Amino acid sequence: MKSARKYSRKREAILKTLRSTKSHPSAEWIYAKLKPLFPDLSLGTVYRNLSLFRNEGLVTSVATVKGQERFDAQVHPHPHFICDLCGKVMDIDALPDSIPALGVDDFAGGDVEYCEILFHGKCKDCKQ
Amino acid sequence: MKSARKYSRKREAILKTLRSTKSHPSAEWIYAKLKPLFPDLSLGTVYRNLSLFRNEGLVTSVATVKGQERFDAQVHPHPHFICDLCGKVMDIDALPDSIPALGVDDFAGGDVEYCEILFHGKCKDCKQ
DNA sequence: TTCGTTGCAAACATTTTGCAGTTTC
DNA sequence: GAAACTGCAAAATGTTTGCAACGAA
Repeated sequence: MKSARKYSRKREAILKTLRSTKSHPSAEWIYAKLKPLFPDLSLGTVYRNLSLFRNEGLVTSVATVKGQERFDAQVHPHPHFICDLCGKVMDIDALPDSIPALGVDDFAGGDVEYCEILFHGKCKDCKQ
Repeated sequence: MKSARKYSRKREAILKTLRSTKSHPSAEWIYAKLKPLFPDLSLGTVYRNLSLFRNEGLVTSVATVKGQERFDAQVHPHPHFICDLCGKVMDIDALPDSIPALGVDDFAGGDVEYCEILFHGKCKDCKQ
């Protein structure tokens, strides 16, 4: 019994916004970005659609930074750098993504589905 | 102006509890574990002390799983396995921890302080 | 006696949800 | 017209904080 998906202008805009940024934004950020274009947009709709995208695999959650979940439309696993001071999240492309396959595809009898690699530190700006 | 630390039986118990488990517990879990021993323990105290330990480097946060922060008294960075179904967090000891040093010690002009490696999947029990 | 620590409850912040009205098909 | 989608506000959840009482030095 899957429910039929219907088109929605706002849903499309939410996905498009997420796809057009490299900032790995929070729901709030997407909301703020779209609010001027859709004055009647509500934060609940952003959450609802993000969670919908996640279930469909269109979006992943990179990490929870300072209490906020951060999303990425780039679902192919790849490492990130997180600045623990300002909360910035950046892609690291340089690293071979063979690391996830690093010999671990099952662990203690469980299945490994993907591997998250998060480098933590201070970004350039926060170093002063 | 650092404040003089005073001994506290509850604080000691919180750290001891965290050190004596491999479950990478949440604040709530520690609270539940200690409540029978300290009937007047309050959840706020657990949070206050955990945050204190974190600032002192006695404790790290492994990840946020299902909205709850998960702590570890083993502060030496090491990879973890997270079951996305039941939320179990397990140590992976088998992996060489030279991986964190994997050529990334600065990134885009920022300093990398440590690297978090999280394998996600379904644990043995959740596979059915 | 001083000042760090705690319980308690209120405050907070983020995310989820129920419902009535709206939009898509 | 039926069913999905949304705004709104309330609720739920996890965490933090203010304050008066308590406990360690």
